[in-house]
Amino acid sequence: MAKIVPNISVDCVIFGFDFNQLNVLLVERKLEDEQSGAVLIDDWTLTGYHIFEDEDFDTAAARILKGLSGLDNIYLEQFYAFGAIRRVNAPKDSLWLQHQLEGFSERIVTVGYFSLIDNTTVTLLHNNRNVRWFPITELPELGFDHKDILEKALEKLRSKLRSEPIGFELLPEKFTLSQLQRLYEVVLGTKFDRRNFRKKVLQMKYVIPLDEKQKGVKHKPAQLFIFSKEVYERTKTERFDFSI
Amino acid sequence: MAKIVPNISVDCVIFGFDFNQLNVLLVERKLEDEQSGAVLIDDWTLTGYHIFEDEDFDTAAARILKGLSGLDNIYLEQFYAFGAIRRVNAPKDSLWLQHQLEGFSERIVTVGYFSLIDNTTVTLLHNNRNVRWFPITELPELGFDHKDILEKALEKLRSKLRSEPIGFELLPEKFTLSQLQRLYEVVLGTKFDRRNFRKKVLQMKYVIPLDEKQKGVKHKPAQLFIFSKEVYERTKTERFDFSI
DNA sequence: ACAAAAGTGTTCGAACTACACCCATGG
DNA sequence: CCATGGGTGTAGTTCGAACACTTTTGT
Repeated sequence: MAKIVPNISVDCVIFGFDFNQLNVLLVERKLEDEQSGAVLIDDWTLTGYHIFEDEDFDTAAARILKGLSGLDNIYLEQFYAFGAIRRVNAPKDSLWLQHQLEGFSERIVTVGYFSLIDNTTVTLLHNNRNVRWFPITELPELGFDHKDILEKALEKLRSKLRSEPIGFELLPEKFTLSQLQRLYEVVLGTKFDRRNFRKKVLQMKYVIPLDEKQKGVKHKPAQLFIFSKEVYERTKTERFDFSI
Repeated sequence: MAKIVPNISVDCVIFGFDFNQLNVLLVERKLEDEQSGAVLIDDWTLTGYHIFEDEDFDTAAARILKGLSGLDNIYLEQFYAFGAIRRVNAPKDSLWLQHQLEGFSERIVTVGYFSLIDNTTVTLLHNNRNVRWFPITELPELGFDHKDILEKALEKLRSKLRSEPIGFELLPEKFTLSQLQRLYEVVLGTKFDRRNFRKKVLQMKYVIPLDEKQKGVKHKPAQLFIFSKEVYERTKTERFDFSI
């Protein structure tokens, strides 16, 4: 196995959607004193790790994501690099790093990636750590500067969601228009009129209706749709907009 | 002086506009054999340098920019981090790095910033290196992976220019609407109808007309305008758009 | 039969497109 | 007086916002 680069890491902000809320995946960071059993640290962090010497950033991010979800080919996008001088030097953070054997360094810079997955179908792999989805409206205490990183990730996600069709990555392959609408509403923090939203989405030729309906719901079953990336790429146009 | 971090640098893509074209600032990278005088390297690079141990990315980028232009408070934005495994290992690149005394490293990751300045008024500082503006349509051969970095910077600049009023950073404080239109046209690679462009811009309350006209032009002098960031921040709205 | 969400159409105002002629200045 | 770019208005169309009732299913 290649050696790690001690002062460079990748952190993944893994977003999931459960048809109701936007969630983020966090791992527990817990440390107890070996003699007394006193709890020295108990908080949560994003999922991240040092890069290896023979690996670039994208590969490292994909490796981290695969280690948690078992999944390949997930939407991943680099969004920002964080290098504040003391970003890992708070007392709890230094303590934690000294207990992790690999490559302690005074200063670690990290490259942030965000990832979008449908969290109704994924199964988390635990690897001895406690791993959980948290709604972004109910976050626990976060270690390092991970609150800053998460906020920046959310900002970039919102901005990208406004201009590119990445929301579909957060839904199962087949979805209903109400699910899509709910997704836009919770991520952007807005409400849309149902008729107008449907009208807008139905104009998009890359959102393709299926001859298939929802099953097992206790109300009128909705039509299912799929997103075609191929049609999107073929038909997209650019637009100039700087808002008033 | 603090020590440099040997495996981390910041590169600045400095864009300038001269009322006609979009330009980028490059420095010459020239190396001759000490005995024979044979030219070993002669190409150009972006302006970049290692970060110091006591400095974060934004500070390093501002330092590099100041070293070239003497200017503070210039628009600077981090746009991407580059960490391909062999990004500085082409023969010419290794040779160059070995001749620079400071901190040679097998792998250097770099954080890219782009900067926007009005290149009709700035004076370049040379510090023994040859420094020049190149139109982005007529680039010379670039060292390292700087062609990739420049392309990514351009992509981000275009995308940001479409949705936020950053174009004004490329113009002098007082500008005409034709200059603004030309700027949008060359950066985005499009043409706009003059009447429609004016109508659109004049609706923006943060583009403020002055009681002042161009001087010394050999045609009807145009009215001058200023951009008010303050008004923009106060009146901006968000919009949801993913294009058809 | 009731609860729950799906599905549907019209009207109004705002914004975008296309397009051609006169004006002020310097040389 | 000529060359150069500045400045202006309208008609047609498209796009977005607001708004309420009927349908289908499971229980």
